[in-house]
Formats: sequence, C-alpha cells, structure tokens
Amino acid sequence: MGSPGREHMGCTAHSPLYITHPHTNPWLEEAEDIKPPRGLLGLPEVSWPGIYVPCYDRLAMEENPWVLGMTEPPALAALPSRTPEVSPPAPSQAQDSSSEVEGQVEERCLEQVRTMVVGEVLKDVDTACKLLNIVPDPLDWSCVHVQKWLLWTEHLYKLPQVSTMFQELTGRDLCSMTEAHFRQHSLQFGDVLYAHLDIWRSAAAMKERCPPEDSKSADDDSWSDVMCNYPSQPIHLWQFLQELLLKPHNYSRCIRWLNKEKGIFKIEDSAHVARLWGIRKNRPAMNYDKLSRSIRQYYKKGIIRKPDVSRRLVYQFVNPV
DNA sequence: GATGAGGAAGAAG
DNA sequence: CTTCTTCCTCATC
Repeated sequence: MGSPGREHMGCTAHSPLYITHPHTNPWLEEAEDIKPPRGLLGLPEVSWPGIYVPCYDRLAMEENPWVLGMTEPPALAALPSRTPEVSPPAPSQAQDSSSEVEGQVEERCLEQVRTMVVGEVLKDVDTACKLLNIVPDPLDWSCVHVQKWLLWTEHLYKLPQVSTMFQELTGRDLCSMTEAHFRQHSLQFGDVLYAHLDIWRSAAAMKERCPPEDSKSADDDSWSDVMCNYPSQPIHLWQFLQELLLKPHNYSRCIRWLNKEKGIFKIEDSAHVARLWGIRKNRPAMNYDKLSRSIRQYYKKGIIRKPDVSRRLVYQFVNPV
C-alpha cells in the first residue's frame, strides 16, 4: 500500500524546517490550551557565585519527566532565611554567641543545599543532553541543536510555539542575546527562555571550573559520560528505551521495569514515551502507534519480544542488560 | 477507543 | 542495506 497522505507536506518531514514551521509542527498543537508559566524571573531567586538558579518549584511542573527528578521544592523551602525581618531578634550579648553558632549551622546548611542543587542541575542538564542528543554547552549548539532545545523548553514549560521565533540562530547567537533581545523575539516568554538558557550556561560554566570528580554524582550519570557520548551515533529505539529505563528517578512514570533481570518492562505512559522519542529523533509527529510499530520490527530481529504472558504495553528485551 | 500484529512503501544514513 | 517512519487493515482487549 502506498502512503497517499505523505505528499501533502510542503517540505520533507526530516528537514529542520518542518519542525519549525508554524503550520506543520504537531508539537505545538497540544500547547494551545495550556496556560504557560508566567514571570519566572519575577519570583524569588536563589543565587550564589558561579550559578544562578531561578526558584525551582517553578520548574517542577507536573507531567514533566525532566523536572520530576529534579530538586525537591522543600529543599529550597527549608533554606534558612537570611533576611533580618524574619530572623529571630538578638536582644542580649548572651544570645550573640548562640546566634553565631546558628549562623555557622545556617551557613553549613546553605552550603549543603547549594551543593545539592548544583548537583541536581548538572544531572538534569546531563539527562536532557542525552535525551535531545545535544552537547551541554549552549555555545557549541548548531541551529538544529537550538531548535531541539527550544522544542524541549516548550515541552518543559508547556509554552506555546516559541521555537519559530528563534530560527536560524546558533547557540552562540542565543548566548549573545540579552533578556531584552529574548523579549523582542517573544514578548511573553522571552524571560522564561532566557532564564532557562541561563541555567544551562551556568551549568556549563560550573562544569568548566570544577574537575569532573567534584561534581560526579553517585549514580551512573556524569558529565564526562555525556561528553564522551557526543557527537554520538544515531540512537536506536531499543537503546533509547533502555536509557529511559536506566533512569527510573526521571522516567518511572512513563516507563519502568517489571522484571529487570528478565528485561521485562512496561510503558506506563505511551504518549509520553512516544513524545520523548519524537523529541530525540526530531520527529514531531511521532506517536505510540508508530513507536510500537518500530518496537514490533524488533520481534524478527530478536531484540525485543512480547513476554510469555502477553500484556498490553509490556515488552521484553531478548537479551536483558 | 486504545492497543497489537504485521504488510507495504519510502526516507535517511 | 539497515533502521526506522508513516500509513494502512484487521483483530483483540
């Protein structure tokens, strides 16, 4: 059978133009009725030398795989306030020394939170890099990388289409833009994009300053891994699925192991997994129907099969990791 | 309606 | 040639 519906597209579905064209970008259809986050920069910020972090609970949006694994909002909520109006008063000299101790405890506490947040930021940038197949430093992004990052940011913050407003820009172009420039491109969401880019730039700057050992997290993620991976070979679907499965912290809501030893996994949110795969492959029209067809191609190849007891959305790697 | 299986054709590398 | 992607029909849950 032919594919009569394919010729209607004005340009090839594989060209970058396709994903950025306002009338042919299926990513953007869903976003229309979604209320985007507003005034990211208007919220209290936590900042310290070397890294700027906008209020994180703002980033921890529901249904957001990348952010789901990020710093818990309470971490910042628990941050001791340093403003005089909420600090306990010090009416006597005797209390001064205890305030000093409190101050030191506070400082240590702050340092711990700082370290934790920085670690989380680096880890999450790392995860996004793998997902999008882009390098972590925005300065090194090509136009295609920029578009991928923009699509990702749209997805992350549920923004309406903004990528179309930043066409033909490289990462270096993007980094040279001020917040005002961002607002010129997108009056409503320029600040969100600017803040998000700033996180990435800060993360890249942090990484440059710190030796890899210092910021290596306890799990298998590391910046050097990412650097070694890029530019990487085109990823296979089964590899991508394994990537997601290896990060239950981030993706267990959409895909998880039922029996890791046997390689049996379940796709919990088929639309979400398909969307992630689409982002990774730059295929905005990806859906579970197509993704599952690709999975079924693996039956013959002996890479993936249905488990002995077949269940909906449950598959099994023939050779478990 | 969502999912599953698989045929067919085409794109991309 | 391989690996999807896209579209399709039919079956099953």
